[in-house]
Amino acid sequence: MGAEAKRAEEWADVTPDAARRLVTAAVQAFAERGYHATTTRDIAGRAGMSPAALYIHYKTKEELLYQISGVGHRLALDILRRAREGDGSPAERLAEAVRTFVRWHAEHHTTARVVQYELGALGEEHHDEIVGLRRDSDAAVRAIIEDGVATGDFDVPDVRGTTLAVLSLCIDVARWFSADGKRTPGEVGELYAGLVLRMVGYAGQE
Amino acid sequence: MGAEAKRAEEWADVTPDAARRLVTAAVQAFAERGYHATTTRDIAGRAGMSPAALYIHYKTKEELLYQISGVGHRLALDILRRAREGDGSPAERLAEAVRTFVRWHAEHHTTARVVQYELGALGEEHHDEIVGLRRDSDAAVRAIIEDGVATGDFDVPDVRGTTLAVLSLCIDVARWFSADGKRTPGEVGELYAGLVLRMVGYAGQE
DNA sequence: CGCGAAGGTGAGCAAGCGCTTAGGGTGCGG
DNA sequence: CCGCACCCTAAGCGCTTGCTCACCTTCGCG
Repeated sequence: MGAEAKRAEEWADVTPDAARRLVTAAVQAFAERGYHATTTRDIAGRAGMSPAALYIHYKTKEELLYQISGVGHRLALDILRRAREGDGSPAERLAEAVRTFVRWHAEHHTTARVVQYELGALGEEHHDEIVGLRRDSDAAVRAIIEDGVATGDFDVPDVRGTTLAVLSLCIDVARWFSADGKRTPGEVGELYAGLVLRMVGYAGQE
Repeated sequence: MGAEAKRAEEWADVTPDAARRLVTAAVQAFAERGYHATTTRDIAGRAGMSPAALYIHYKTKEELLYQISGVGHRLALDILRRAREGDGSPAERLAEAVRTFVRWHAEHHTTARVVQYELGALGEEHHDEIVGLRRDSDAAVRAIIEDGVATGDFDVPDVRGTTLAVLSLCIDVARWFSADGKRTPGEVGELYAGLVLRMVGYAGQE
């Protein structure tokens, strides 16, 4: 599947077609240059429209960012929630969480870059809502680690700090990952899952 | 030492006084809002000058960012080089590298945020130069890890990938660290040093 | 066919941007 | 005391920005 097809699928439930084209164009532009350095003319141009057409579908440029950030954060949270609620040992669930979370950040690194590094550009209300979703993500990972500590599989002196570090490590993949690097998203996910199991002091076979 | 005094000391070798005031003002503004969202009027205002005064000391706004980025990267590289060339076992040197590198990112999180997350705003030439410094940082950390693998103290299947992950973990501290959080820079450094030793499979007493 | 809703355009407004220019203190060597 | 180098300001230039407005097309439906 080509990069363009993947982008289209990712935003499949944004309708109508013109709005979706605007979102995908905005994601690319924001990821390349950052929110503030991107102009509405650039977004509209990439979507094949005049600058004015943008405002038929979105009230402001910030609302476009909010849409992207909202969808992205809910997707990321879903990944972590599914891993937490899965069956298997804490180690298996933590590894699965990291594997899929990291793979998403690598595979959709353009979207992820916007989602993770442009929240400061959101308006106050939108920002607060997104921060809530981020707290939920933190809680999901922390729950898995706490499970592992309870069963004695993990050895973690500072659960909150370690949770923070694990999430931070995974999120930062969006910053450095490049599609033309030598690692595939799957390989990075696998590498990171192993590293995180070590961070929580899991002594099982690797 | 107050936050302001610490900022002044950090940029002590930028002269004359007016230029230093501009740099510290720019660091604060860039860290709060990002490079592109910051205006030259804002920077000059924080430094207590008229907008035109900025251009007596710096040719462009980008040159200010370049100055900040250059000084910051050289400082970070120094920290890692000193740790690599220090004496002690690989584990001690790696722990020291992470401890001081992380503490710097937490203590100077405003500067670090600009240094680590605004390089995309640099002009092409400046960008290339800074990327060179970052490669050197990577090499310094990798050297310590390779030492540990050679002595058998570390167990690292993928040295390049693990180096990348360790640096990524430390750098991202600049994004989430807040001065009014409950952890001190020293505590975060200590926590992270322990986590990194686990990541490289160090089995020594912790 | 007539018509209204939906989705688009070209032109352009007010505001704010990075940066320049002409000129005004201020202090220091001769 | 002069003159000059240095640092600074007020004003503003040319341009780009986010966004609006008057108007045009396309199309499903009675």
